[in-house]
Amino acid sequence: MINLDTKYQFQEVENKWYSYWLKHNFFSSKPDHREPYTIVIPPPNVTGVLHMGHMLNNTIQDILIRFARMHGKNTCWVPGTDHASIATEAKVVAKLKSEGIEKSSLTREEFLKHAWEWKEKHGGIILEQLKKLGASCDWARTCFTMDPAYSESVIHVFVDLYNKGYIYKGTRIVNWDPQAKTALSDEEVIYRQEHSTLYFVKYFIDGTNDYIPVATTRPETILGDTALCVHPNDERYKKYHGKKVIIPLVNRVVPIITDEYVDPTFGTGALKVTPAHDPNDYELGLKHNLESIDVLNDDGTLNEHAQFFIGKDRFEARKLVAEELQKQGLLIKTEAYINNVGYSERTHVIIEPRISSQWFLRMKELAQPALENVMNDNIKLIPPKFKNTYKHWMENVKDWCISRQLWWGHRIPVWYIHNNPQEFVVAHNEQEALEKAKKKFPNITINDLYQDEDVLDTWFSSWLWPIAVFDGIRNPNNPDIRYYYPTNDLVTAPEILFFWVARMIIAGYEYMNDKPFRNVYLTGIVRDKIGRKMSKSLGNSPDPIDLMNRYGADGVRVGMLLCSPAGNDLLFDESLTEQGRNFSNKIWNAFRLIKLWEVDEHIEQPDYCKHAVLWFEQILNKTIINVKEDFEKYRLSEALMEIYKLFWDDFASWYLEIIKPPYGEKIDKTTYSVTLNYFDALLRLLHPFMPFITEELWHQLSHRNDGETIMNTQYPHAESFNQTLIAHMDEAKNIIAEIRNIRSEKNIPNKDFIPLFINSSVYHLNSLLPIIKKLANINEVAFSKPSVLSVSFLVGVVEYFIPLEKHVNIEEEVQKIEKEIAYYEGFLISIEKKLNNEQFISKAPKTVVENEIKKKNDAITKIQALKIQLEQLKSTKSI
RNA sequence: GGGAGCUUAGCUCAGCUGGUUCAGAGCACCUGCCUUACAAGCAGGGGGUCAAUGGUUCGAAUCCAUUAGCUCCCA
Repeated sequence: MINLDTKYQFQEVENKWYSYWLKHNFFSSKPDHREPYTIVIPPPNVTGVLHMGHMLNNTIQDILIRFARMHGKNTCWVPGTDHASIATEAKVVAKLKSEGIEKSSLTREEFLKHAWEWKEKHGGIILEQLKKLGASCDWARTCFTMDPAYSESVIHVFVDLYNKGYIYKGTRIVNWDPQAKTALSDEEVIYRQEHSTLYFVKYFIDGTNDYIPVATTRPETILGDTALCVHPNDERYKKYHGKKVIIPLVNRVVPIITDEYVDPTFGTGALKVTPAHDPNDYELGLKHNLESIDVLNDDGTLNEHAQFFIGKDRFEARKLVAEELQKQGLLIKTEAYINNVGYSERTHVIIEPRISSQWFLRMKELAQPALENVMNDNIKLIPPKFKNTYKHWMENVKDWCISRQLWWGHRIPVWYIHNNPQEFVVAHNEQEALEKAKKKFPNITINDLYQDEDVLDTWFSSWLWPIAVFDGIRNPNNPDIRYYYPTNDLVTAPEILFFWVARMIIAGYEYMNDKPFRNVYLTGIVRDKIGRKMSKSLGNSPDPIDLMNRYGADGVRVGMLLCSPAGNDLLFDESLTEQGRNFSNKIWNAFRLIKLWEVDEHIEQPDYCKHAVLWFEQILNKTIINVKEDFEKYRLSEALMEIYKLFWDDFASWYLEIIKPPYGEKIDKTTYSVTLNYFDALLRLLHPFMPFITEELWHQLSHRNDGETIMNTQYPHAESFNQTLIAHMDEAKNIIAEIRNIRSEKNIPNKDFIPLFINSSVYHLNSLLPIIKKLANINEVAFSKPSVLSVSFLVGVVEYFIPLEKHVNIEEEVQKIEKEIAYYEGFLISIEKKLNNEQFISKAPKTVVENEIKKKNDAITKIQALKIQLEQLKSTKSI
């Protein structure tokens, strides 16, 4: 028996249908004759848990997939996870530490064993959570970036790009994370404005008592200074050109160099040069052949090159150096200063620019097709405003540092020979490495080879995602990759446009000679009610699972979407999911109403039903057409809002109220069956947004066989609609609202019948009168003016009267009408002004002018009618 | 410092090619209703100098310029 509780109980419903969908393999996809529609999921971190960003992102993907499925496409949504080397390794290190185990006490193999155990235990929780959301992924295709096949693809790409000459080993200044002890890419550094101190320090000219003042925010790096630099045209320092200065504390004698790079207006106009600890100084060092002295260890403490404060942390050393400068009288003054400080995205410690030996990928040439094909819209970014940013980035692309000093990840396939960093081979595996090495050193054995310790940047594997999930790197001609590639839509956050999206495009053109996807839908960032980014540390992020438990997955999906225009951030508030839940409840109760009606086959269809049915068909078709357009433009929130209003306002508040049989009576068969069809269409329209409740009610609506599902039905389609019918119904709605308003003002109970007078000889809304009569509770309609005192109103150019002798307050009515006359007269004046303007008549298009004339005539008609009414009221009064 | 974008009702946002879809939607708010689907509801209602100024035009929320405020990206 059907559960007809007045509240929709989503809990059992949602679990029941997800199992049903899985049992019948509705999500699985194999290449066939149909057109494919493919999305690859942006793989979340393997150890991650679901947050609101994922909720938004995956709701959108599921909507797109379900919409495509209902359009007969062979839909394939590939799920998976990313190994996320830094994030995961940091978590494993922290977990081991809590057990008293230091990473440094473990061998690489031991550590990786722990890491894999962690992955097996915590990995993929997030995918399970996505099921609760209703995500219709093809789970059999679940992919992990460190699966054996995937890893092979990554290594293959490294070897291939090396052989093509794109990968090289270089010594560069890189962003060093002293906690994770690894290099980071520029994109993994977050800059924040901070208050800091600018120290003014004396640098004495060698052999004199003269000094040049130098301003620095990092006095501890003084210990690694190897030059002083001034602008060549700076008059203050011209006399020192060619001389040498003595570095404070360490007393090293270094040259004074000149370079236009120096900004004479900043600080004192003199720049201390520390090539080992500042990217700009590094460039200067290369240019001027300066020595480079690295004074830091990899954990951010000072090393023996610093000479002082060896072993002290960099920030402590800063204080100590400043104190020592003060003591020696070398510190002139300090000033407060605001500068940008780089932080590690993962460990949140301050980044240290550091010289190190890393692997790089040359980007300029590879990026070319990726730039072109976005600029010419071969790949569309949605919204297109991101094209500018994309262009700027791709035109200034720098070589990509792809090595990371970590263990969790794809180990770099480089084998050094006899521990010589200059002598190495690049190979797919150890065996091949040995063969290659033997060509150089015939007597070599496996023990003479030593594999590079580093792993590859995580993005160096995820940039292959749309290809590698279909095994297209290793088997470029396999049926899957040929069928599913290029994929259709990618849904992701704008913050990883360069990290990930741009690089996938690059890899796509390099390895498939084609784009990886046609459209990139960039979602906004989910923020809280007052605009702060949701984060664990702020504690302002609701737990999605908890939300779904309280409001239902459908409710949360609706809530997320109601406020998420593409590319704009959305300010999430729990009240939105409440709105989503309330909508579920509305749908449920509308269903209950219909289901509780009893049909009498002998009743003829009443007139009000006939016209309601006709009208609803128009508004339904109109919405279907609008929704289609919205989807084409990826305006999913608007599509949902269209359907929401169609269901709540047009269907529930108007249509059902019109056709609802009077108390105790039954409904005619024709209206009932049409209504069931309408409800069915509404469910199908809603299904991509609210998969669970629509599946449930679709099954309750009529008998379905096992294996049937709403997700495999056709999405409603419409070609046209009758706008006049809709406009007429809008007019009828206004009339009904006016009458209801009069009832409430005059305290006339809804159940009391009243008559309606219409001052019109050829009335255009005759067919809608049965509806007006029913909803406004009118007992008779007369086409004339009433002879007794009445309240009147205008809809369009037609006057309506409700005779209400004792209820009418003449004074009030006179005032109301005078106000209306004044309004229309003002309106008339402005139109006449326009029409008397010759420029307007001659320059504006004909249709616009005609329209103005019509407006003018309508206004005159209305004013005349109102004036007559006014006269009559006044004469009544004088009697 | 360089670049991009935004500013419309209390909040979140639509508003496409300048003109009847032009000042809109949802939520929130106010008033009255526990009316026989739904109070997670029903009926009705109020609310905006379209950031400011100037320009183009017969006509500007819409196009141009300047200013202010906010956001993001890059250095």
